[in-house]
Amino acid sequence: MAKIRSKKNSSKKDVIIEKASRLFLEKGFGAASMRDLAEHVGVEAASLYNHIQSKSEILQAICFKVANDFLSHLDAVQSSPESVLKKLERIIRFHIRMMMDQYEFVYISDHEWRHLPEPYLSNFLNQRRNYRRSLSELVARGIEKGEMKPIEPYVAVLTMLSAISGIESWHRSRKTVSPESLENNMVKYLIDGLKK
Amino acid sequence: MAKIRSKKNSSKKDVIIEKASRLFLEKGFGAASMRDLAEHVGVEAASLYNHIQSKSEILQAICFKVANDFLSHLDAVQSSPESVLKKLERIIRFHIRMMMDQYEFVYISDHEWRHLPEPYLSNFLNQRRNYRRSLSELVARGIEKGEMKPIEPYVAVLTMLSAISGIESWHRSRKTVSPESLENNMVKYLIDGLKK
DNA sequence: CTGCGCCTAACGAACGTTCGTTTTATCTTT
DNA sequence: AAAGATAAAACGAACGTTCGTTAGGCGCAG
Repeated sequence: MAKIRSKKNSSKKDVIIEKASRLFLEKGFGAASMRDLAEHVGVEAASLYNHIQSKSEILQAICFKVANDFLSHLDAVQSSPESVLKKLERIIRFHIRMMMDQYEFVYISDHEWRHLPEPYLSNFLNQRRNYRRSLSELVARGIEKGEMKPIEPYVAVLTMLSAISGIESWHRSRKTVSPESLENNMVKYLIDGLKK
Repeated sequence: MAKIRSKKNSSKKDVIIEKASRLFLEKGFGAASMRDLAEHVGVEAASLYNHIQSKSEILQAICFKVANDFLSHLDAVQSSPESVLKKLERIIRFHIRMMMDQYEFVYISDHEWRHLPEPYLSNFLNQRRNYRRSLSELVARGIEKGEMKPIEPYVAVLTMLSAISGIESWHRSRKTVSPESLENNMVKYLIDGLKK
């Protein structure tokens, strides 16, 4: 038998993190035990510690990977020459697609970050605050330039981001609405609601 | 004379539930211990059990109180003769005000319901599903009557409710925006985005 | 032969809860 | 008003379980 590097270039640590994300999603970080996780990985609990340092390291990996993805995308969008509204739509669609494609990771980052130990917790919250501030400034610029009707930028950003994060309950539902319809309808609601 | 309950007309059980709500909010249901709670109440952990039956009974009380408040309000609104848009606005404003006035309770009901034991869990989810279905039907009727532009009702409802529940992160922030401004801007965003 | 990855076993800590008992408050009877 | 009875609420200690994590050893690949 060969090494269980299971598939191609994914290390066992990656496998652990991926299985953990499913588990954290179902039970929450606090209620998911390492023995639970080990069973899903196909190994005893103690053996996990050959690949990770602690339970919270898994949470850190998930939270900061997601935060990084969003920050990188924002950077890319910001340095493009589109209109503010177009930028916002791209950002919203990216958030929605992340919610589709990386559901577990995004959900955990959204809902379990409290369990991060310091100093990671403060770090995470800083990144989050900066991200939202950047979005708020983007909205404010759109209003100045007359592309959008006046609205408190902070409230607009809060509304957009919260609406998107609510897609988690679509995931848990019987999905009578297709992903494409969900994306397009939500974008219409959130973007058209800003247009002048 | 009637039994003199501690100060005012709130029983000790109510005090426990209120303190618990603050604790569950800060640490999450799972991470909040009965010893923690007891300390906040000013008593030993064992003494709590003279007033409550279990930790999860507290969670049940909170979740079903909130669910009941929303259901009652919906009933009241539904049997009024206003336009659909006006009904929706009233519902949204009620949700926002609940998020302001009963923040801890609403947040816990929103985020910690997974920890409900059966059969309460199924019960809670049923009520939730029915509530959202009623809202969806309301939106659908508004579209039929030409009050609103066409949109997938389920998505509209999901967007509204999720946006509102995101007010929790306003609560945790430095509150550079006043509650009134938050309410009016969010209502404008969510309601004007539906108008034809 | 080296060393990594897995195992079993065990650690101390914390959990929710129960127990038997004592303190405190209220009601009843003188 | 005093004295005794009853109920409510507090206590410290302990229960059994589960938690995250560590220690030490065995086996198999390079």
